[in-house]
Amino acid sequence: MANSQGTARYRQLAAALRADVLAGVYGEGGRLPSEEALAETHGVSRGTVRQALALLRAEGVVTSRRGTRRVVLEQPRVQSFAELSSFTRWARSLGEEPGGSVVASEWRAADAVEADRLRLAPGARVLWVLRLRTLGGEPVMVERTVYPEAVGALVDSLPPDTVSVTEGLEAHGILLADADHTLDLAFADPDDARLLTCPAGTPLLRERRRTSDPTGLPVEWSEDRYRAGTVAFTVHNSLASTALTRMRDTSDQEQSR
Amino acid sequence: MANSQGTARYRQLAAALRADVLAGVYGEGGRLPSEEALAETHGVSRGTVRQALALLRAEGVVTSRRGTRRVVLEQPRVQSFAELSSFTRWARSLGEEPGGSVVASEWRAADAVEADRLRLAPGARVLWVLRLRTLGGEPVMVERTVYPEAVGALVDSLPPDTVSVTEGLEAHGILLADADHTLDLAFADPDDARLLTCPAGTPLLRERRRTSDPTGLPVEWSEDRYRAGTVAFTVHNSLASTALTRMRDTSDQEQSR
DNA sequence: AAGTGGTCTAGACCACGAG
DNA sequence: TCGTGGTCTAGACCACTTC
Repeated sequence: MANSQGTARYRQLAAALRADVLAGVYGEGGRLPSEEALAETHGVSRGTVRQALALLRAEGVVTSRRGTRRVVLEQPRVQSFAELSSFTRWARSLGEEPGGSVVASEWRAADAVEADRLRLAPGARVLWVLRLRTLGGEPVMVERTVYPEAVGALVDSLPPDTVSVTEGLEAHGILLADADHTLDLAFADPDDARLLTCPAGTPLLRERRRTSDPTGLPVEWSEDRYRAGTVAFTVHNSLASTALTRMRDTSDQEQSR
Repeated sequence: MANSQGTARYRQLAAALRADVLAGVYGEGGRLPSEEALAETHGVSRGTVRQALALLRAEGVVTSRRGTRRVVLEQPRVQSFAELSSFTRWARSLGEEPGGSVVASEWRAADAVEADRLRLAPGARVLWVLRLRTLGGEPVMVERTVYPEAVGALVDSLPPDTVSVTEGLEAHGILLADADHTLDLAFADPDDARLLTCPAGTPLLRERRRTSDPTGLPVEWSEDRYRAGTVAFTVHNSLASTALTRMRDTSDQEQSR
């Protein structure tokens, strides 16, 4: 039987189990009931239980090994994809007050890197936006985002004081489904320095991100630069599911922008 | 029917499909055959096909949407967990020549942070090791690793010129299954500066990592500092599987070591 | 309306861990 | 040896996309 509306059974179950784990019902290092038992308790088949547990496994909430009950891992800080893709939602989930303002915005031709990342022809019309992001009033990040023409038109039509662009896009039916992030170091250029109120040349944590919609079509390509000490990125990976990659840096250093 | 020995059918299938995709059989943006068709072609059930496709989905190789065939995403650079957990294997997979040497090593009492990360009592005996890692002879990373007593004993018994500690541990039956990584910025202390031949205070990309065995028992806690421009970390995440987390930096800055 | 992926079930056998 | 998770099957219905 499938679900009638929004949330699948296995997601509900995963949420329930996650809550139990976080509430310490099994204790750190404790053992979950067997799949069989969970199936019985929750009135679903073992297959559905396994789907739920696979989620928790990927999140690093529990282990899994043949022959042994699943063990509770360290309390994880799990964030939803939505919170990851949106600075605003992330900040809110932390209880911080997000702020943001558009510093500059212009239509222009995509350079080689941008065209490649957005899967457009070189020279295609794109909207480039420079934003300053704040947390509790403090400037923490400079964001340079490029949108393909269709998306850019929507972004351009949003009120200039829109805090969450993501939510603005969603309201127009543009959903985000996939993101690739690359993390490394960069140094503050004059714009960064001015906006973040730090000397030029200050080292910053750089996140370059390409986000796509459910079709696989790129929706944005962004380079975000965080002041040191304001954020850290964490990744969980396991034999079962690998999402992190470490790569040799062949960076098209600064000159590309 | 289960498999008789090592590799599950769905993993073989995933590997085959991944190879096809990378070989450009479907073309970027192309569409995969339907699950039904794949099941038929490969002589397995739809369930098995779906397991294989779930792997590729998590890797960011293909999309998936109800109602439409799966679409090939950008060529991904997928790394195995083994390559992520071992500097040596990572380097080899890139065709680079990894090097490494133990600079210092000592048994000592775990400080608060170390005990917490390794899930030990404060003051427990741990082995602390300082290593310099090189790539093609160039120093690229300084690694400070702490091992719980049992693991440390093994590490201590390895020949001092052992290039891959991970492989040494595996030879003794210690397997790695899970890792949590935290990425942010740090600044070179005098040791870093000397080893990496850069001025003290140079910004470095810092990776703090806790690796666990299949039981969930922490095996190592490490702080690695990379010279800027030598590596970048990439993460893929999606609505389906989220592994990346962005968190507020509450760093126990430098003084903890 | 037809095709496709998403969800769910019920049952089977296997491989591994622990007693 | 027994309990547990890992793998696989066969079939069902649903929700969404596309025509």
